[in-house]
Parts: sequence; structure tokens; C-alpha cells
Amino acid sequence: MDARRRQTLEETTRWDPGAVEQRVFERWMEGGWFHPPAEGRAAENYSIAIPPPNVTGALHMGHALNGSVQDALIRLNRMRGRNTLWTLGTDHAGIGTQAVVEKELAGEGISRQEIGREAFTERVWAWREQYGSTIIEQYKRLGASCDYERERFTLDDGYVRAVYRVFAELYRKGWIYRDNYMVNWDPGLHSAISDLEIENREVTDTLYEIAYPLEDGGELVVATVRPETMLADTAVAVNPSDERYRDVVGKHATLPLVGRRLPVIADEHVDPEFGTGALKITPGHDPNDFEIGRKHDLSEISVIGEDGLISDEAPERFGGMSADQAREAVVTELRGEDLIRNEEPYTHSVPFSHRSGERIEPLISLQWFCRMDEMAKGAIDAVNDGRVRFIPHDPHTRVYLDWMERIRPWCISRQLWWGHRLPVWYRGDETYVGEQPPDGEGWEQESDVLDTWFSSALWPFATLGWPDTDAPELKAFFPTDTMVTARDIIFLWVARMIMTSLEFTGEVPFTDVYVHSIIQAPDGRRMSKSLGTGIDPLEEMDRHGADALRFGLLAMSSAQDVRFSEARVQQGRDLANKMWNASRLVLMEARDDVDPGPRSARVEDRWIASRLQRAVRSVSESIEAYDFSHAALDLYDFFWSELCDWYLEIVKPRLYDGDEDASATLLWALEQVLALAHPLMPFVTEEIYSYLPKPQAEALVIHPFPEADDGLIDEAAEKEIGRAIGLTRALRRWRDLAGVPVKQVLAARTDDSRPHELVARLARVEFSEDGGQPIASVAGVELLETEGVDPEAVATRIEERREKLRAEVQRGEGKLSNEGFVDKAPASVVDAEREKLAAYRAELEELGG
RNA sequence: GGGCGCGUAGCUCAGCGGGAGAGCGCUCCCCUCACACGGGAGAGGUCGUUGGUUCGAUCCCAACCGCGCCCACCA
Repeated sequence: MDARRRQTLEETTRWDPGAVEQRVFERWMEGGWFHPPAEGRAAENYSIAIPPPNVTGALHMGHALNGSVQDALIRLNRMRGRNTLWTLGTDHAGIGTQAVVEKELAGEGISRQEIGREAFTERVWAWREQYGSTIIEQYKRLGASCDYERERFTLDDGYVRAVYRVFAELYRKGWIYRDNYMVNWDPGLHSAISDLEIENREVTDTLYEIAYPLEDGGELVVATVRPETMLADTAVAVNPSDERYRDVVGKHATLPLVGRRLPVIADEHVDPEFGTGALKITPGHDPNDFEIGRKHDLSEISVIGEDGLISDEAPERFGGMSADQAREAVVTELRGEDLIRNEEPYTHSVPFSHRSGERIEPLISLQWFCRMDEMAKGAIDAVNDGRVRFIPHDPHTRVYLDWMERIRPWCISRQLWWGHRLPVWYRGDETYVGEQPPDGEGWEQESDVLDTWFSSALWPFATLGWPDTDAPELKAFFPTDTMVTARDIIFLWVARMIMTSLEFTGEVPFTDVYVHSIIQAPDGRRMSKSLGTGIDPLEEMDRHGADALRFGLLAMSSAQDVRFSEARVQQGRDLANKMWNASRLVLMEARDDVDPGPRSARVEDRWIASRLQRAVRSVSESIEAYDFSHAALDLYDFFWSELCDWYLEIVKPRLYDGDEDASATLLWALEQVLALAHPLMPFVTEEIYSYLPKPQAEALVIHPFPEADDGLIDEAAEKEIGRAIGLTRALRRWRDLAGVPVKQVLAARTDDSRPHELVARLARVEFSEDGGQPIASVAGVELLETEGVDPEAVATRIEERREKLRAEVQRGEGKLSNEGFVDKAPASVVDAEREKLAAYRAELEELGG
């Protein structure tokens, strides 16, 4: 080690991530280790396609956890020697991106309509050029070892080709079609949106009961929360089994305010228990009524247009009103005609747009749809036969299958400007669908764009070169291995990837779907910018470092949603600091002329080698089982408690003496544990690794991942050191309770097999054959009278211990005298109980009963 | 209206059939030559309630009480 490096080591008593992380990351990039060659077969290679963040995005806590998990998996597999690719890219995110740029324009006092479609999309591209890499840089901060040289974007030329291919194929199959159908109209976005983009909220409306006069006299009273839609009524329905209305079915009512003749029809859908048992049917503005209307061949009238205003299909006096104004006007008129029979508050769930937050206006619109049922079949099979598995299996498998089995057509067209314009061209009555524009004059391309999720659905293979089936990346890395995501996009995205992948490549896109926690705000609310509950991962990294954030997020995550815990991040920060400082000790004091490796001459060396194997096993197994929380915490425990608190303290004297075995064992254990920790905490481990005198690899990022060696497991050593540790702790406890100062060395005597040297040193006792009177006995050790020891405190302490032992003995005796226990419990459990009882009895006797 | 999950130490969470665990916080003692983002020693839970199954239940079953989520076309 050169003098300057050594000086850094000596002077830096605190791990300072800010100074180091960027430099370490640059070194990884220069090494080219994140950019694998497109070689080998997908079955032997390892790959993950990142859930593409929105180009407009900034790294939030969800990305940070999602990225930490994927990076741990990627680094683990890379270290295991597999050709490993983590595909990176961004999503054009139609609605979100368009909204951002529109807002920017609005700041300049311009609307997108003023500058027109072409200029607007140019503006979005320019925006993307300028800001699109922000989130990519933030992933680098986190340490994400993505292949930054293969960055993809859902609007790249090659990607667009994939989207158009898929659209055209599905059209040819007849699964994509255009129809006038009831859609979820988002008045804020001025576009249709899919079923998955709405959320239902509880709303209290007024439920009006309105009398519709019957032609033959009398009236039929219907209940509605949306009186304004009555302007588009085309029938009244009752349940066929409803005795009350038996006679009116087939007759006609007159629609108040409009005068239209409405047939009274019978339909099972009507609930006789609800309201009056009579339902006004408005096929143009209610999804249920739409279904009923199609069944009974009713006409579909639209009185609310896409602009949210009352159209000229309604009586002229309502024309141009907003729906809300129309409601008021309709109710006022009905009151005037004395047709309102009842009104009461009514709480029900109402659809709102996820994107704009506005109340959805169901209306009939000419849109493009995609039939999903055929594709769903294969995607159901793939999960049922285990080609794709969800982790955790429950409840995601069931939820996925339930949704798939009831899947409905997907409205894929959006009335936006930013996105994949549909590969559809019109000329007069002609429609052309294809990957290339049609020949000939006068064709005009469809102005709608595709739902962003339509292109996202192709992500795992479109990013690798599909539809070019000979693309080397596709051959080497598709199918991918693992999809890491949160459950909120399982339907929106994961399910659709499985469907399109099976349809177009014949393969599942990935074999494992790991569904991780959603991180909530510390108070349990959703983390969101608008609520002000968000915690910025970048700030966390500024404060504590990327390793700390990664450790914290992994440690706090589980199968459940969890509240963000700053304490866990600090635990990670503390661990990084501990790693740095423990390593400083080793690197500054160990001999650098030894060959690192486990040495077996001394029991404590065999002990740490053995404990390390167990840690390697538990951490590896936890990561393999996607149990990152236990992986992180087990690593912490081993490093902190066993390696630092015990082993380092035990070997310090040997280390200072230049003992060869101690140096060799420590350097080896350090290298192993750095490798073990690297997938979770890449920066601090890589930096320390650069100081190792004889590293195995050029860099830790490509160092072999440790494998547990059963040959190094040493039960006897574990038992012996375990006993010594137990004795040390017992002596320390006694000292503390008896109030003996730390500096006071206690005289002690034992006729037990000689305790390990560490006990005397770490418990600060001095064993001798002779010496004074015993004043206490602790776990087989007699403590002798020493100056400064308070006999009264000692007596109290002993009595407390006896008390506890008596209780334990009583408990054990009770249990063992229970015939049910002795007969039916497993022998090992009973034996263990007997041994414990014997030990307690012996200790109690020693203390005088 | 269906389905799912959660209620364990003051806080955030593990554990899920054989004597209750972690981190933070708290108390006491230590600035001991890797680390005060440190070291040592502790205190603190009738494991939501009530029944049941079992030799034995925080863990399995049932009901109830409190939260939360997802799905759903009853105005």
C-alpha cells in the first residue's frame, strides 16, 4: 500500500459516502462490467428488464426499493459468473409527459392547441432531450448496475417497430377492432382511459325519485343520482319477477321534460329491493344501462359530449350547460312539474380518473379496443403450470388468475398527442392497418395514440431487438429471469407482458415475479408529493449514503407494505461505518505478506471460519428466496456481533503481535464478507476491497460470490468459543450488578477445564490457583475477594440469581412431570428440557440451593 | 357486495406449535490505541378480545372488536 493510501486509511475514521460513491461508480463504468457481451444462451445467462421509469420521473422511494432489489439480484448473479444484463430504459408515459410539457407551455401562456400537434410533439422531444436523463443519473446514484450503454426508450425507432408489428398482427387476428362503445371518459384529460386507470371513491350524492307518467295513466317512479342523464333515457326497466309492475311491462311511459316515449321493459339486472324497483335506462351514459340497451336493442342517445357539456341531442334549453348545471336545471323543472317524489342523501362509489382526478363521465365513443380473452388463456396456463411464478405465491397468484379469468376488452386508444400514433390510415370509407403507411394518395393517419401500457407490455423483448428474432441480445437474454415490481401494476403491466410475450415470442417473458413492499410514509399514509408525505431518496442518500439507503430499504421491506423507517437507514449507515472501521483495523494491522485463508491451528480461527460459513449460507439463501430483509439483518448480525464484537476483540493481541494465522484468517474473512455484502451495499464494500493487499479479483463487482464450505463448519469450535463468550458475558453482568468498576481486575479461580484466554482478558479477571476467599460463584468461576467489591451488592445479586433458578427448576419439573408432555412431545424436545433442568439444578446447588 | 391482509416491547417491524426477537428509543457504566454513526450491562410484552383443538398455542380453528388494501355494472 502506498503511503498516501495508508494515510487516508489512518485518518478517515468515519465512512464518508459522499466523497467516495461517485468515484467508485465511475470505476465500475470504466471497467465495462455492466455491459455484458450478447453471447451465450438465455437459459444460462441472467437478465432483468427494469420496470421503465417515466421520462418525466424523479427517483422516488418506490424506485429506490425496486432498484435496490434488482441490483442485489443482478450483482449476485454477476459475481456468480453468469453473463448478466440489467436492461435499462424509460417509458414515454403518454399522459404524464404530455401534462408536464403542457404545464410548461401554460407558464408561457400558450396552449398546445395553439401551436398544433407537430410543434407540440417537437417540444416534448426537446423536453426529453433536456430532462430525460435525470432519472437515469439518479439510478446511478443508487449504484444500480444497469447496462447504461443499452438504454432504451419506448419511442425509439426500433421500439416503435415492435409496437406497430404487434398492433398490425392483433388487427389481422381480429382481436384489435374499432367500435362505438361505452368508455370511461376523462373530462380532464379529454380522452378515454382504461378500466385499470380509474379508482372508485365514496361520494355522497342525492338520490332522487322521479315520477315518469304512464301513457295509460298512473306513473312509474324511478330512482337516480344523476337526473341530468334522464334527458338521454330510452326505456324504463323493472325486474320480470316483480309483481308490482307485472302489468306495466310492455307499455310506455313518457319522459318528463323531453316527451319521448319510453318502453317499459323487463330485465333481470333490476333489483326490486332498491329504490322503487324501477330503473331508468340511459344507454348513452351508464355502463349497466349500456349493456341492457344493447340486449334490448334500445337506441343510444348521448346528451353529454366529450367536452362535458350538454349536446344538442337534449332539449335546446339545456344545450351548452355543464353536467352539473344541467342537473340543477333538470331538478328545478321537475320540481316545478311536481314530479319529484323523494330525495335523500346516498353514499356510493363513483369512478374517478387516476390521472386527472376528475369524475369519470361514462359515454359512448368511437375507440379502438383489444380483445384479451384469447391471450389470457396462455397467460393463465403459464402461471398454473409454474412457468411463471409469483413470489410471494399468496395472494398474488390467486388475484392474478381471478383477474385473468374475468378479463375484458381493453380500450387502447387515447385522445392525446404524445405517444405511438396508431398504425391506422383512413381514406374515405377505407381503413388500412399496417406497419408502414399505405401507398397511394390521400391517406390520413389515425390521430389517436396508444395507451402507454400497450407499448410497455412489450418491454422485455422489444428492448432486446424484437421483432428481429435474430437480434443477438434477444438470443442471449430473452426470456429474462426475474421481474421485480410492486403489486399496483400487476394487472396494468405484468399480466400484459406475459400475454404479449407468449403470443409473439412463444415464451414467458420471465420466470419469477417478485412482488415487493410498497413503502408508506412513516405515519402510514401513502407517500405522495401532493400529500406532502413523500421522503426523497436522494436526500436520504445525501445524508447517509446510497449503501445506507439500500440496506435500510431492504431491511424494512417484507411481504407486507411497510412504513418508511429512518432508523433502518441509519442502521445501514452505521453498518457501513462499522465495515469501514473494522476494515481499517485489519488493513492497518494485518501482515500483508501472508496468503489470506482460513487457518485451523487455533480454535477462535476455526470458530470465525465456521460462523462465516453459516452467515454465507443464510444470506445467500435469503437472497435466493427474495427475502432481502433477513439477508440484510443476518449480514448485520454476523458482521457486527460475531466478526467485530467477538472475533476482532479476541484476535487483537495476536494481530498486534504480527501473528501470521491471525492475519491470514482475518484478511480472508474480510474478503469473503465484503463479497457477501456487496450485492446489498456495493459502494463501501468495493472501496474497502481496493485496499486489500492480495485481492482475488480486479474489483469486487466481479469477485466470486462466496459459497458456504461445509468443510469449514466446526461444531466443536463453535461450542467452545460459544461457552467462553457465555462465561465472559456472565462475568461482565456480575461485575456490572456488583458495581465493580471496569478498570478493576477481579481475582478469580476455576477448577473447570481452563477457560479460553479471551475470558480473562475480555471480562477483566485474573485466574490464579491460590488467592483469597471466594465471595461469589458465576457459572463455574469463583470470584475471590477483591478490594473495592461491595459484599452487600454481591449478596443481593446472588439471591436474585437463585430466585430465578428456583423458578426455572420449578417450571422444568412441572413440565417433565406432565405425562402428556413426556409421552407425546418429540424425544429431542423432552431431552432438551431434561438437560436444561439438570443445568439449572447444578447451578442452583452451586449457589447454595 | 365479494376477496385478501394486518393488530407482538414506547415506535417501526421479524417470528408463526415446544421456554418472546431486532433496530431505534429508554436506564446505568465507559471518550479502553478500528469505530461515540462506538464499547459494556440492563429495564421493558397476560403476542387485539373471547371461545375451541392440543400434552402444550403468539403460532392452528371459530366468532367478535379495531385498522388497511384489492376487486365489483345495482340506479
